[in-house]
Parts: sequence; C-alpha cells; structure tokens
Amino acid sequence: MQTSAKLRESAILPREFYGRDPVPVARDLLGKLLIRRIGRKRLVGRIVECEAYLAADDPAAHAFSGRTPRNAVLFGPPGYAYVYFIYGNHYCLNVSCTKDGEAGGVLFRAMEPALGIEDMAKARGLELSELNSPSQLRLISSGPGRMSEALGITRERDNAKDLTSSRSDLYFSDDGYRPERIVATPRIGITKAVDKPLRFTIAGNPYVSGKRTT
DNA sequence: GAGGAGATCGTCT
DNA sequence: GACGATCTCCTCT
Repeated sequence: MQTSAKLRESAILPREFYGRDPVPVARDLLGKLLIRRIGRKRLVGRIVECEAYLAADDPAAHAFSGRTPRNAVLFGPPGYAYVYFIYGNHYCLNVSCTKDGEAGGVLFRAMEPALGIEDMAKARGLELSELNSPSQLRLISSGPGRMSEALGITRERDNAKDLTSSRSDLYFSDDGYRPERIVATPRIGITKAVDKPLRFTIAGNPYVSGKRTT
C-alpha cells in the first residue's frame, strides 16, 4: 500500500507538536511530509518509519549519558534538527522532542519519495530511469543514511536548524494524510535496550527499511 | 536471498 | 583507542 503522492494544501507542524513525549510524537509523525527547499525546488517525502529515543531509562539514546557538545540539541527546545555523523559514512536526522526539560528525540529511518524524486535519486548516485521496480525505488530513501543523502542533509548544514519556521529550508508539514495502521517493533541497529518497541512504521508500506514484509 | 565484513571518521573515554 | 541509531559489496547457497 502506497500513499498518494498528490500533495494537498499542507500546514507546517508547530513547535507544540514536538513538545511532547517522543513516543506519541514519533507515531504522529508517520504520514507527515518532510520538505527540503533548494532554491525554487522542493524535495518532498512522506515519513513511513521512525524511532523514539528517550533520555531516562533508555540506554540506547544519545542523550542517555548526559549532555555533550554533540547531542546538545536534544536537550534544547523542541522542534530542532539533531543531525549526527555515524560509521564514518552517514548522516542521520532526528528532531528534538523535549517535555518538561527531559531530553528526547525522534530518528527518521525511511520516507516515501513524493516530489523531486529525480533529484533525490541523483543525490544518491542513482538514475531514476533505471529504477523500474518498487524494490529499486526503495534504494532512494529506505534507511536513515539513505534518506539524509537523498535530501542533502548534513551536520554542517542542518544541525540545530529550527524545523518549525516557515523561513527554514527543512520542515515538516501535515497534508491531512493519516496512516491506516501503525506497527510498533524493536528499534534497529542498537545494542542496548533492544527490546523496547519504539520503532514505528506504516503497516505494509514498501518504503519501510529492513526486510520487506509484503 | 542471506550473511558477513569492510569502509571510514567524529565523538567520547 | 574503541566504538557506533549504516550502507554496500562480495561470497555462498
């Protein structure tokens, strides 16, 4: 089941949206649009997979062992981008979700390309004309590193960016789409707190990362 | 299709 | 100096 790529009028998500516990924020972010503006162009994807990271009681979270220069954004106000570099190769995008001073965030793991698909493919070193099947199209943005590369997200450019400002070139919006069914599973790629079901996906969506279940 | 290992570097101890 | 919220390529079946 694919979501419609037709974009209706949409509203930028306000800071209050992120000023809650990361779990409901992660669930509610599924189906929202992530928009990157590059000059007059827009790259748009629909979020289909994300993970919640808490601070207290969550050893897998970057914020767990306290504030450092790297993770400072997670301790700041909600609605800001936390971008980090991992494995010497990849950038991962999070948004800060802080409630009552408690650090937290949501990691974005996959999106369904909606607009500017050719530019996203190019950014990934792929040729759209050669991507003929859904399983090949997944290569554009199924995985946190792939998603960031498709949208040109880097730490230098986007870390600590306000994602709720209409002046920002990176933000989330709501076009009214609501997923039919959301699935919660354990998070991927971590070695601590591996059993917590804090990864959320849109059931059946082909752009979810990892093994295909459909 | 599944599984394993290398790449590669910022961050923290 | 070790490790990591990953991806890709290669080998084996």
